[in-house]
Amino acid sequence: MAASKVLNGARSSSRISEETRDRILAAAAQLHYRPNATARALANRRMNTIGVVAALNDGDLNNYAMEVLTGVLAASSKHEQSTTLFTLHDWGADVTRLRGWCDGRVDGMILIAPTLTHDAAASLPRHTPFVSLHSNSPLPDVVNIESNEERGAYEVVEYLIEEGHRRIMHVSGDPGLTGAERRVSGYKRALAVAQIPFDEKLCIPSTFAGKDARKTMRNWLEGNARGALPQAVFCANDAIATGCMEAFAEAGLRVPEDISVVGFDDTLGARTTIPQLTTVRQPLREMGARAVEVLLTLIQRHDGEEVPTELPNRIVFPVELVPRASVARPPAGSRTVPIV
Amino acid sequence: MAASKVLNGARSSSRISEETRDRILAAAAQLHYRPNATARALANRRMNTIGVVAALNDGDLNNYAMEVLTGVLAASSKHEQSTTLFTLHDWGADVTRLRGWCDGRVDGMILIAPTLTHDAAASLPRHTPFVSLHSNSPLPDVVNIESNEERGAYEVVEYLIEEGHRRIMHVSGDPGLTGAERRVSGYKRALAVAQIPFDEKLCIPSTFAGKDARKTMRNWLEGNARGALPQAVFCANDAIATGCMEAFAEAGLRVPEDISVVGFDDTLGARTTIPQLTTVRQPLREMGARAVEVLLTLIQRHDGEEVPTELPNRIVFPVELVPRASVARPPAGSRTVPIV
DNA sequence: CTGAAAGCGCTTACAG
DNA sequence: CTGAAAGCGCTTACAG
Repeated sequence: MAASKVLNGARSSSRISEETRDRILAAAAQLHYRPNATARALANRRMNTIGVVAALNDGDLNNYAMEVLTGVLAASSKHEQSTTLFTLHDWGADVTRLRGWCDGRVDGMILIAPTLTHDAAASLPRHTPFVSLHSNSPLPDVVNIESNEERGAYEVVEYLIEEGHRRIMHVSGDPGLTGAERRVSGYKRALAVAQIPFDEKLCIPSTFAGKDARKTMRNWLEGNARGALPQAVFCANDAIATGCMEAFAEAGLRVPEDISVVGFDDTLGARTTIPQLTTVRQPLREMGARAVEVLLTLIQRHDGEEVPTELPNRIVFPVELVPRASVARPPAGSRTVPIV
Repeated sequence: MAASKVLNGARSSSRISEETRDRILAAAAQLHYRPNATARALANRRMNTIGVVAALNDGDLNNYAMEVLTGVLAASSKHEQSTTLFTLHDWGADVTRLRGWCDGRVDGMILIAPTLTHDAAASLPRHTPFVSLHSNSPLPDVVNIESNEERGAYEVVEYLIEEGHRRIMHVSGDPGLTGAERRVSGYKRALAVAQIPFDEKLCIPSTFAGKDARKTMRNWLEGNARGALPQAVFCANDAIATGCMEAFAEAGLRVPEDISVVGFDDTLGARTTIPQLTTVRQPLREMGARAVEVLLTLIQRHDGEEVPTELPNRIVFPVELVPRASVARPPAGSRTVPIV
C-alpha cells in the first residue's frame, strides 16, 4: 500500500496526500511498527550488508586486518550498511565456506589479503561482487586494492643507508607471498643503488606473524657471533619488528643504540613499542574505506543501475616513510661492509 | 515441496523415498541451486546471525573489545552463525541506532561494555534478545557477563606488596565507570590489608585509553619531584600501562629497575611491550564465546523452543594474575612509606 | 510417502 | 492521488 511509500520516506515524495500520509504515520507510531529487514531484503534483493573475509593467525585477527577492518566499518556505517565479518583459517581449504556465504546474506564481499589459487578464484560465485585488498595474485573480475610496497621497502632501506647504515638485514614475510617478495625487491634495489652488495646471509626468511620472527631472531642471535650483527634490520611488517625487538631486548641489545629497527605497515602496534617504531605507513584504513566505496558501486552496477564510474582492476595507494625513534646512526665501532 | 526437506538434509530424514530424493539432488546440482538466505530468514524468522555492538575510541576498537570479538567470532562460527559488527561512538547518543539494528537482520545482540542509562536500557526492544559483557550497570532482562575485577585488582596489588613495594600508585580508568571503581576498591583493600595508608595523591584518575594515560603520567612526572616517584604503578588496564611505560621511557626511567608497572586485562598488547607486562588476565575470549552460547539459548527460548537451561542474570568469570617481566623488587634506596 | 497451497513481511508495477 | 494484487524465495502445516 501507500504505507510502504510513506514509511520509506523521501523516495516518492509528492504523490501522497498530506492527510493519508499523516494517517499512516500515526498508525505506524501507534502500532510500534518496525519494518522487517529480511522481508525488505527479499523484496529488494539487497541486504544492505557487506561481508569482510579475513584469515585468522593463531586464532586471531592480526593488526593489519584490524586496521583495514576499522576503515571498512567506518565507511560502511557512513553508507548505512551493516558489515558482517567472516573468518577462515586457510584460504585454500575454506573457499567452499566462502562460497557458501554468498547466499544473499551480504550484497558483496571484501577479501582481506586473500591467497587464492587460480582455480579457487575462478570458482567464486559470479552473483556476488568482490573487492580484494592485497590479494596475493590478481583475481578475475575482482578489483584489487593494494599499495606500493616495493617503493616503501626501497625508501625505508634508502633511509637507513642515509643514516649511515651499510650492513642492513632484512627479515622477510612468508616465502611465496607477493607482499613479502615486493619488500625483498625494494630492499635489494636500495642496496644496489647504494652499491652495497646483497648478502644472502642477511636476508632472513620468516613469516608475517610476530611470534615466528621472534624465534627466528633468537635463533639467529644464538647462531652468530656478536661481530656478525647487522647495524640495522628492515622487518617486513611491524609484527616482525616487534618480535625482533623482543629478541634483542632478551639478548641485552638496545634499540636504537646498538641496532636500528624498522617495520612496515604502521599498525597500532608500531606506536606502543618502546622506542616507537620507524616504519612505512600503508594507509590501511583509507584502503579499507575505499574497498567499501568500490564494492558499493559494484553492487549498484550488479543491481542494474547505470553507474558511470570507471573502475580499474587495480588501485594502488602510495606509502609513506614514518621516522620515529627506533633508528639512530650506527654505533661508532660497528663493522661496515666496504664499498665495492 | 519435498525439495525443501531433502535439501535441508538431516531434518526430516526418512519420510522421502530414495528415488525422489536422488532426483531432487540431481536437479539441484544441475541447476546450480543455491538457497537464498534472506528468503529462508523470512520464512524461519531466523537470520542465523548475531550482532556485536562496541563503542569506538578515537575511531577504532580497543584491544579489549578485540579480544572479546575474537572469542565471539570463534564461537559463532562454530555454531554456523554469522556475526555482524556494529560500532557506535557514544552509548548515550546512539541507543536509537542500536534500536534500529534490531529489525530482524540479527537474531540477538551482544553488547560489549555498554554504558546505558536506566531509561535507555528500558527502551531496548523486547523482541531481540541481548547479552552484555561488562555492562556498566545491570540491564533489565539482559544477562550480563563480567569478571571478578575487584579481586583481580586486589591480587595484583597484593603481589606488588609481596615483592616489597609499599608506595604504589594507581592510575585509574574513566571516573564513574563500574570497572574503574572496582579496581580502585581492590587497590584500597589490598593496601588496607597490608596496613599501608591510602594516599589520595597516588590514586590518579585517567581514562581507559592509552593516549590519555600517557599524557596523565607525563604531567605527573613534570609536576612532581623525583623523590615523589612511586615504587610501582598499578594501571587499570594494559593500554594505560603501555602509556605509562612510554612516559617513563621518555623520562629516562627504566621498567622494572626504577619502577615496576602492572596492567589489567592481558590483551595482546601486554605481550608486545618491552619488558612484557605483568597483568591480570581476564579470560576475554572465553567470555566472548560464552556470550554467544548464552545468546543462542536465549534466541531458542525466544523462538518458543523449550530450553531447560537455567540462565542467571550475572555470570562472573575468575581472573588470574600473570607475572611477567615488568615487576622487580623496589630499588634499594627508594623512598618507602612508614608503616603506621 | 508426496504435492498443492498458504504464509513469512515487505515492494512495486498496475489498474482505477 | 490511492488501493488491490502479484511477487521476492523459502518453509510448513495440510490434504491426498
